[in-house]
Amino acid sequence: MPVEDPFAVRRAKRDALIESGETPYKDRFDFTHRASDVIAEYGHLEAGDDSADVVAMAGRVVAKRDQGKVAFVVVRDATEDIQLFCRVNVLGDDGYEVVRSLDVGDWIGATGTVLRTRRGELSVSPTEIVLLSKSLRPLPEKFHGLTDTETRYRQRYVDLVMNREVRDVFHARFRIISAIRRHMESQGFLEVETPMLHPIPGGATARPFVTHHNTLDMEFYLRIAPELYLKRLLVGGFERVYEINRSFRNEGVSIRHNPEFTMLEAYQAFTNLDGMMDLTEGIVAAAAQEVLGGLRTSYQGVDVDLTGPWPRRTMIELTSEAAGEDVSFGRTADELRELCSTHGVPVDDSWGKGKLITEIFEKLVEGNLVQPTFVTEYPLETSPLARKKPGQPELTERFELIITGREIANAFSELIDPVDQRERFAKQIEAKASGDDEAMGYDEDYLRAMEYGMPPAGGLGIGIDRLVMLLTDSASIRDVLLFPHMRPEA
RNA sequence: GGGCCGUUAGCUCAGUCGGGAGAGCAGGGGACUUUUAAUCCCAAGGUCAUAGGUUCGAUCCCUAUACGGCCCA
Repeated sequence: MPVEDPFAVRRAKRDALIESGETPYKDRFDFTHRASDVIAEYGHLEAGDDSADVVAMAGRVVAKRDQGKVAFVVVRDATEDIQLFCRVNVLGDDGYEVVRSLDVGDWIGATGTVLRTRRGELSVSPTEIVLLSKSLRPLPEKFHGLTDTETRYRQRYVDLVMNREVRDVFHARFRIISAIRRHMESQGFLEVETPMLHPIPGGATARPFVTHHNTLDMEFYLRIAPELYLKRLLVGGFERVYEINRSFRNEGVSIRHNPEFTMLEAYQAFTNLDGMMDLTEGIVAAAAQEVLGGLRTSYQGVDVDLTGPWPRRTMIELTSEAAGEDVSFGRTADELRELCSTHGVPVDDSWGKGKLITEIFEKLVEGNLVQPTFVTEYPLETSPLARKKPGQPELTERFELIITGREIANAFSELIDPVDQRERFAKQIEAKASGDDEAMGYDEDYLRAMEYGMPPAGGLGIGIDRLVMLLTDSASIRDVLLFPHMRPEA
C-alpha cells in the first residue's frame, strides 16, 4: 500500500491510533515548565552536563532529526523552542516508536531530565512522550519557511507557527495596548464600552457599512467612530473616559487602510487642546517605552525621535512655507483653486477655502513631516465637532499628530455649544444632500444631550494600528492585523 | 479606478528562444546512539491559477478573468 501523500499518511496514523483504542486528541497535559523556564533554570549546564531533574513540557514539533536509535525533536511552545534528545535506551522500544511516528506539526507532551548535549544544545531527554494532538497537514519547508504574502495573511495560524518575527510583532502589539491601558488608568480614565451598531453614522466623516436589524426592522450602521457616545458620557458626568474601539469604514484597502481598524478615543473634562497634547505625548511615550525601552526608533530606515514635547505648527504656516506663498483664508477661493491646480491637487466645486487649504496641506506637507509634529488650527469646514478658534471662526482648536508622514492622532478642544453644533450638523446634511456620502448624519439625540450641558473638554483619537506599525517598523497595516481583510480565495 | 509585476510539486524556487517540466526541503522505503538546514542510498510526487485564442503543437505567445503584491489617484 504505497501511501505517500503526506496528508494521507498522517490521516492513517490518526486512524490507526483510534483503532488501537488510544486517542490522538488528548484533553489535558500538566506541564511543569515552559521552554523559557527550562532555559532560565538550566541555562548554566555545560556541554555534556546531565541534570537529574525531571521536567514536563508541552508544545508543537517543529523539526525532527531521526538517527536510528536516537532522535532530536525540536518543540516550540508559546515562549521558546527547545530540543528533545530522544534515546531508545531511555524511552524503551514502545516509547521510541512514539517518537518515530511523530510528524512535524504534532502537539506533544514530554517528560524527562534536563541536560546539555556534547554539542552544547540545552535539551530535555524524555522518558515519556505523549501525542497530544495529531497534525494532518505538513508545515512549510523548514529553512525558507512561509514567505508567500497571500498565504501568510490568509493562513495567519501557519505564519505564526513559522515566523518568529511575526509572533514578535503581535506580541509587541498586545504589550502596546496593555501599556496604553495602564497609562490611561494611571491618569484616572475609565475604560467604557459604547455601541458598535449606530442608528446614525457620526463622529467622523466616512462611508459607513450598513446592516439590518430584523426584529426592529431598521437599518443600523457599523460605527465609524465612538465619539458621539463617549461625549454623551461627559454630559452624564464621567469626566475621563476612553474606549479602545474597533471602528469600520467602508473604504478602500491599502497598505495603510483596513475596513476595520482599532482606535483609542479619550475624552477629558475641564481641559483643552493643550491637555490633549500632554495626554498624547504620555500615551505614545508609554507605548514606546514598553516595546522599545526608549523613545528613539527607526521606521523603514528613517530615524524617529519620539522625545517630547513635540513641535506645534499651524496648518497654514506649514502649507504656506511649503508652497512658498501665502496659503490662508486671506486668499480668494479662486486663488486657492489655482494653487491646487499648480500643485496637481484635484478639486471639487463644492469645496470651500478650508477644504482647499487642507488638500494643499495634505499634498505638500503631510507626507514630509517625519518627526512627531502637532499640526494645529484645522479649518472649520473639515472639523464639524471641534471648537472654533476664538477670533478666527474659520479655524478650529484641533490638532493632528503626524509622524513619518502619517496621521497618528487627531484631537480637539471639543465643541460644547449645542446651538453651534446644530448649525454644523445642518451643514453636514447639506453636504450629504449634494452628494457627499461621507458627511455625518444629523444626530438629534446628541444635540439633546449637549443641550443639557457638556463640560469643557478635550477629546483625542489615536490610530492604534498605525502606532503599532511605527513601533514595530511594519510597512503595511496588514502586518499588524492578525487577520487582515482579503477577498475570498480564488 | 489606472499602471506595473506575480501565480510551476505540500513549502522555497529554477526552467522551457513554442516540441508537452526540474531542484532543495517536506512526505515514502532503507542505513545511522550527540544532531541542529543532520548525513548517505533508493523510489515517488505536477490540470505549470482559470477560460478562451493563435499554432501541426501552448505551461511558454495573445486576450479576458480570478487572487495577490507594489506604485499612482
